Amino acid sequence: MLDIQLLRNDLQGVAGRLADRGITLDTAAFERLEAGRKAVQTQTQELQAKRNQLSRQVGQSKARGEDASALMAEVNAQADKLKALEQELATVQAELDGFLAVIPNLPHASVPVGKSPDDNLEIRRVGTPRTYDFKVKDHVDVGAALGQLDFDTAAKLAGARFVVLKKHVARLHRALAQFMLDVHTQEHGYTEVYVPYMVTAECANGVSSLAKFKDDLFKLEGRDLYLIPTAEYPVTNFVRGEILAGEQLPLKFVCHTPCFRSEAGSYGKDTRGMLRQHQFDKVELVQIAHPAQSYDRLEELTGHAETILKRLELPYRVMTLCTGDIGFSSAKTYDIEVWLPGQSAYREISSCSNFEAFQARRMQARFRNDKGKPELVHTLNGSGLAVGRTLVAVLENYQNADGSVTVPPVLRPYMGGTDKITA
RNA sequence: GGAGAGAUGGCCGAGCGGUCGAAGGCGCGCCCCUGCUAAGGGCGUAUAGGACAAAAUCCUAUCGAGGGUUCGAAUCCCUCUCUCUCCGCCA
Repeated sequence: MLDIQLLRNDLQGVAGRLADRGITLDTAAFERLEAGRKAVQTQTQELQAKRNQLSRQVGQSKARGEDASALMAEVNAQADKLKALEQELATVQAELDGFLAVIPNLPHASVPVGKSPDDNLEIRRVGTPRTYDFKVKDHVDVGAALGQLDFDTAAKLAGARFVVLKKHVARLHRALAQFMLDVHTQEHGYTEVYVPYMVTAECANGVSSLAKFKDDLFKLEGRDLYLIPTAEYPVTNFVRGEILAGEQLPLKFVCHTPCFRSEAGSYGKDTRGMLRQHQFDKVELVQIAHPAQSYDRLEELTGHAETILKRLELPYRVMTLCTGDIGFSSAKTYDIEVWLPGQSAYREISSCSNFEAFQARRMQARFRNDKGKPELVHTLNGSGLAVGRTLVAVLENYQNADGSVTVPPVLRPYMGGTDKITA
């Protein structure tokens, strides 16, 4: 959520920065709501003050044993008006909240202005895609040949966009998650956490906008709980409503969870294989940072995610998302894209974002600054990495002509020493 | 599932219809005293919002959440959430 003060003080400026995102801010609507709010609030508070004052007099009067009925009648005379005003104020506030709730974050000054993913900026490319002296398969065919990647059984169980992994491929999937967790906890200083896979609407609103993205989530029937689309939902909410000591920052958490996404609106997109599933595993990095340091933390966190790809020796590139492509809550996002020979393309495997105070304001997540005053923290997160897509990348990049898949050296300790997956 | 207890400020903890944004303590900050790593004293110390160009100031709201009763609610009533204790059940 944006700071309403910012809109009050510099509405045109905010509108301008949102325009870079392709969002048209209805400034007239805001001004109308604000004018209404101001008028109603002032009037309401005046009446409340009068009521409080008279009520105090009633108390004093009664304490002296006097008759207070005249005073009480005076309060009663305005009671209906006050009640109506209070309701009106609540309505206006709710409208303002609703207005604010669907406005995305403002992009950071360093974010390139653009309309679509085509305008994203490649900032570095690491590793060189292998050349193959045979016809490369995509992960679906690699897995099918091994008999260890089974979409048919998954469809029988739960329909489209699910997968069943078997044998070595299942273990490889587990190995990847273990490897990522170990690197981030042992080398990057993250605290491993295990969390609920369902969260309340309140948590969902803390990190995103339920009003806007409700359809992307799976909701539990008859309960106010949502399956998490990423560990960001539960983990970032650790600090909801908290006032942290300044010295505690930054908090760094790593969390391995399944992620559940309805993928509404992505019909026909990535229908083949396990690139876009209703359920996938992800190792998520979350940082709660001091505002002055959050952009350094973003570089650091992105580097942490990249480390995994470097160790796995998978070629990748890092993109700065343009203003038209960054997520709702984000002020700046780096996407890490891994090379998939089966598609001859780089595909997203991690998304690292600084949300500045946008989520913190929704969550009321604060710390005590140098002056001892509560100040909103900055929140960041990034995939480190999406386990399912990393599995895809390994299967495709490490495939051999005979249909086997070489196990990346760093994963062999997690695979009982196996260096090659065969049928 | 059954029975009971509770949720108050950074923390502990009083208050159970009026002068309570809330005693007291701890912690923290500033100052004073003290010839010494102890102790004592004074003052201050919630958050959000609004009025004002701004400061000072004033006002409003907030004692788990949401409703209600009342001239007036931290205090009474209802609903919900969470925590704890005991019994039952259970991976």
